[in-house]
Amino acid sequence: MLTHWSRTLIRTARHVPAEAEVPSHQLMLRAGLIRKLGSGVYSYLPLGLRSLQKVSAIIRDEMNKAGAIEILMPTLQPMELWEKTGRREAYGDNLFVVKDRHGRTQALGPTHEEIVCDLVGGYLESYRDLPVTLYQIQTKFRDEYRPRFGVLRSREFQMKDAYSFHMDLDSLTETYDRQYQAYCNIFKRCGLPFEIVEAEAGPIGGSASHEFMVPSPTGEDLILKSDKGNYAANVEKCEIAPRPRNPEDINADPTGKLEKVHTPDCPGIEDVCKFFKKNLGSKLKTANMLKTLVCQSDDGQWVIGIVRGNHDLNEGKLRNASGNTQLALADETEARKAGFAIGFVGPQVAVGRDDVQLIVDADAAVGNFWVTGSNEVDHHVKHFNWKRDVLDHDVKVQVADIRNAMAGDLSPQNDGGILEETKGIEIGHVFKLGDKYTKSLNIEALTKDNQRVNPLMGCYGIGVNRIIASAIEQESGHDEQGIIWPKAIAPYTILITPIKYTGRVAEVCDQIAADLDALGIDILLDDRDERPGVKFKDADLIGIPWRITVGDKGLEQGHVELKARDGSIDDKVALDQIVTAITSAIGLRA
RNA sequence: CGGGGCGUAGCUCAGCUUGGUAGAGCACCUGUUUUGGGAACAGGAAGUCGCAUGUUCAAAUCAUGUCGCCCCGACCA
Repeated sequence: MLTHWSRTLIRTARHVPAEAEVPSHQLMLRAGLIRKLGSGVYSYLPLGLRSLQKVSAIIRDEMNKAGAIEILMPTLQPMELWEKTGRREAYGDNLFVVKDRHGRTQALGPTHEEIVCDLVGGYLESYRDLPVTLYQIQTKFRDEYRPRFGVLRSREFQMKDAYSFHMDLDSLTETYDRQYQAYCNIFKRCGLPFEIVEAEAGPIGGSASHEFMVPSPTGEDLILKSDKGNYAANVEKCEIAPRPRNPEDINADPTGKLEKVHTPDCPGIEDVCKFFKKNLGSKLKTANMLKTLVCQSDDGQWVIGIVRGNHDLNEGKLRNASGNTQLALADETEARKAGFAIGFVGPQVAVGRDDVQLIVDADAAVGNFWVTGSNEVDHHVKHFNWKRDVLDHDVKVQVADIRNAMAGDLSPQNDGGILEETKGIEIGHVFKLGDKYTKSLNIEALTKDNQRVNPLMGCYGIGVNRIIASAIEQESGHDEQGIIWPKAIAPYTILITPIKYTGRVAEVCDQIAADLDALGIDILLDDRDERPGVKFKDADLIGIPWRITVGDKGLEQGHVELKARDGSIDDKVALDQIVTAITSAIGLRA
């Protein structure tokens, strides 16, 4: 396809709205790929849309090869389905909710497990109908708490989601593996470096799950990798090798008399340490504090997680350890009402109350010099001791792994590997869901021996716009001048830049464009009446992989110039050789 | 949801403290000269100063409210 620059909508900009913080967001705005309409809501302009379409085409190709069937499901979804699966609650405020004129509540779909179950359930009769894998590429909605980084975290976005149905686990595993492989193919074809990590299934629910991540400092996911190269996981999921621990440690003797310290306006771990240093001249380390976090399950049960001051609570781990299916940090006001001096809570708060469950991380359940909250505003205690201050008061303490893994921890492979931290952008996620949805929505199929069973499900998502943003975000995806597109997903493959689009130069440009067009190559021809410098700057900014420059000087000597945006080619090419040069650069058979 | 900041031309921002003619750069239009890495000159078009109410002879400017946008925020930095 041939597009004339002057006839399409490409508006480049030197300045960027101040709100764009990360390279991909800035460049997508500057190069005229997107335009913001509202918080986390973007229009796609021609260049951006063409990239999206190229990515979508790759996804479709690989999905079809993997045996998935394309459909299109509604965005507007009846709320009853979400209530049946319990996900209205689980998704919480992230679910976009709208009311129709009759006052009925509907959801704008952030994902389609409920809908695809309803769809498949309507037709599914027996094991002969399975397995089946359905997919769609469609706009999804999430009422993000904080939309950010342009298209990386937006409220409206394109997603490829696929769902598979199976009679047994072997079949599910087979499809899961096929999708997993298809994902590898897709991201590779899109020119993205990616890593695969073990993941927590999140509000989708289910068992096995992997995330596909593009390593990037902009990423909002923290990944831990073993330095032995045999384990990688999202911090939400990452386990830690059993920490050497003597169960007697929690019964260790006190380090001193329990002493109350006045710590005005110091609700934070760091605040307390600074206060100790400044006002008491003692070098209190965060590792010597106990962090006491008040959580509440959906049925109102108080669960208190305790980790060391330099560790972070992992809510998922705490939820599992507590035996709840839902658990979140407690609402501050409610917690205060229930007698928790938020900011100054310590484990002793459980003494004398039978409505709290105390769960302590292995690293915190030891004898040590501890400073922790005194359960009284503006006060902490030092020389806290588990035995004297908690256990001897008949309080039950459960010890578990409830903290986030961090760099330096031992790999759960237990082979001496040390975990390292990196950040990543999540571009794909595959799950084995099991029968969570088919059960709650009562989807059944008959087995060979005439038994009714709930089929097993898998689900497989890809963030289409995130692929584009992370392609630009990656190190080789941009430089000072602008975008450097991976070949396969660039809006155009070739940019033809005439120094001046008139006379013989224009004729040559048109001829080259026609020749390449005939080969099925997509071309952008910069026919604008602009100075050469402007065209070159814009060319670098929008990052088309190959640029053919045609000018009078070159033509006098019978050549044009071929330049690759990534710097790999910068040649003068004889006019009659340019088509061959291009096809060989692209890897096409001429 | 809490805290902070910002809404003035398509974009970046000044003007607001101390109320009195609406400003600059980039972009845009016309003309002339230019033309191989974001040209120069001359002229021009473009803003109900987010919206509402109030104070005032007079409001972009002060007050209140409201909407939008951005950043930060949970014993997390």
